Amino acid sequence: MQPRKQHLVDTALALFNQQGYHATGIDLILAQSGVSKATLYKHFRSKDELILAALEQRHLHVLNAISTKIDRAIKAGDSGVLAIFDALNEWFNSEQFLGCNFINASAEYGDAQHPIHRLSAQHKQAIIELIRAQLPPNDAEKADQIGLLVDGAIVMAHTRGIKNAAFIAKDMAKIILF
Amino acid sequence: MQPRKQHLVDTALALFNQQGYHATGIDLILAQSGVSKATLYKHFRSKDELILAALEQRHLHVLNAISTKIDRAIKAGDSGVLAIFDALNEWFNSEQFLGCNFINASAEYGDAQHPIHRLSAQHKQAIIELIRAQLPPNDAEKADQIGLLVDGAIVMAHTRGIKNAAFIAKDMAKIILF
DNA sequence: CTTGAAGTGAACAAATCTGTCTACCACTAT
DNA sequence: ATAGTGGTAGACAGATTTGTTCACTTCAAG
Repeated sequence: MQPRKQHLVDTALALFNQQGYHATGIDLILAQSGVSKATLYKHFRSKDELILAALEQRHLHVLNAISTKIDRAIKAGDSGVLAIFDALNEWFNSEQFLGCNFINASAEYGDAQHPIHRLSAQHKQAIIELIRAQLPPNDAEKADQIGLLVDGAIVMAHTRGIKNAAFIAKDMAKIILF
Repeated sequence: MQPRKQHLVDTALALFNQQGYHATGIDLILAQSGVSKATLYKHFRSKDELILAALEQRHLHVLNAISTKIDRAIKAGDSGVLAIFDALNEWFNSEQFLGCNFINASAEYGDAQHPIHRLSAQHKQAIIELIRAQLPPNDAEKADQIGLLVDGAIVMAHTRGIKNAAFIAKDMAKIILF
């Protein structure tokens, strides 16, 4: 990806997370990134495509980060699934925590057929698969349970600002898993 | 509340839920409700105030509905807390399920200081209190756990369209409670 | 009968939104 | 050298946004 295009996506992603998708105008993204409008529309056909590109990038980044955490935990002899909640905890207590891009996106694009909503659903599904891969085959149905705990923790942390939401979820995960 | 004002709030609430808050223009609310713009601004100082009024109404309605379900369950000798998940299940499988107004609102108004975000937080907190009132005093801290399961189920049902999300949450609630 | 409250309809302002287009610049590989 | 690529600056269009204002109507209560 060309550096200007990359910078555009990075800036857009940050602004979408801070202010929401509809509330973030294209002019603000351009001003903040220092990219010209013509360049934007050379790389993307519309604002929606920019949103999709930003979310796809975020999707890959999150999946990568979680995979790394899981691998590290397993090498240390710990539970890969529980490591996810430690990662959540770090996220919730970082300065940049403003909720999950995908939950927020499917809130704004409520129509299940909308490409942005569908991408959000795919992201959540991909995380479920990551969890499932950590479970013994006869516990596969627990993946949805763990995924539900993850999303519940995210909402709790975001809407009410409960910083230790990840540990509340983790406690329940332990009961479910063992 | 005057009937026209009431009708305005009802229409607005439905549209906000369907299309989101920023995406729903005031002109659409007016056209769909048949109310004139001057009337809107006689009753509300701004669109944000209309949003707040709609959410406050929804807040009271939801609390009332949950309380009723809990009372009915208790009279039948069942768990009041578990009855919440049955109510969720009905909601998820109704035609009008488009996610939780308050989760969606705090997604669009991400700033924790924004009145709309704060109202959403208050709503979620009020539900936690309702749950807490159903728990024995030494289990009070389980209210946040149950609340997390509720929100997790809502997200699961909305973003991925998992219709039985309420029962997945209910299964975990049973383990937590007993 | 008249006053006041509630509502209508429409025009209007002012800002903001996405998207298009033109003319131009800088660099790099052939 | 020259063609192609990627980028800039900025004007512009056209639609849409929230919010204001004015003249008029309807109707019930004192």
